[in-house]
Amino acid sequence: MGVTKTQIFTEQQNDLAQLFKVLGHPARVAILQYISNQNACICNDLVAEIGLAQATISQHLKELKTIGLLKGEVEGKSMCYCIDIERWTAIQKQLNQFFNTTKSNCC
Amino acid sequence: MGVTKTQIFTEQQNDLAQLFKVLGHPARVAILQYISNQNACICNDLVAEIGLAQATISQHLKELKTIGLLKGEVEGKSMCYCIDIERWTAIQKQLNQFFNTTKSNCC
DNA sequence: TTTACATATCGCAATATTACGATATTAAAA
DNA sequence: TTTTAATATCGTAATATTGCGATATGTAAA
Repeated sequence: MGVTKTQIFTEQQNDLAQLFKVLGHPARVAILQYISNQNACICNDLVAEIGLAQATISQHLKELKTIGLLKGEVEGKSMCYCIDIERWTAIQKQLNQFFNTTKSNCC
Repeated sequence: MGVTKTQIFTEQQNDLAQLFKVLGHPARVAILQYISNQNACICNDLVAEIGLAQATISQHLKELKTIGLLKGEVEGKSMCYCIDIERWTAIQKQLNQFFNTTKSNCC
């Protein structure tokens, strides 16, 4: 036990849940907001801004990369993590489709 | 360690992450879709439809209730779980606001 | 009231996640 | 080339989540 039974759900359900899951941590929400609002994306700045260790931030960045939300580019000694706008919009669309097709009810 | 450091994030960030987190499991996505598409909401039907034990479904339903997405009504011997449409729409709005205010970028 | 059924809760085992120090890796600067 | 700085990865500890059997609770029927 303790394992999510992925195989009993549809690919669409698993995909959707995966997107929600990655967004389901305040540090990752904060990272996205910081990158967006400050128009800055240097990993080190995130470490300074958010009160988590460098290793932890790096781990969260990696998760955001797995769903394609962030792409990292080498910027001299640093890394610049930027939001992939196309992917961002696509995910928003996917989530909205879920919300729109799942709102009828029984009572 | 292993504890999310809630206190270093804003209430808005924690709230948002909490919503995403609850939606971040395929069983809960499936439950919402089933309730919506079948226009049925009897707990026992969900157990039969989704391949998880009754105790497990009950637990997932509880989590969906914590964010107010579902409300349960007694229906004879059974329980009818329905989507709270107002809350549903409010959550969709909240997520969209996050997406819309977090899409500018640096590079 | 007894019985039967539906759902919730408890307790536990397996696994996943979060966080961080230590250390590797990489790239610019000295 | 050595040093310095930034980031990634590894290993590990603490905690959270998932899932389920067993059992409690509640409700309707017999």
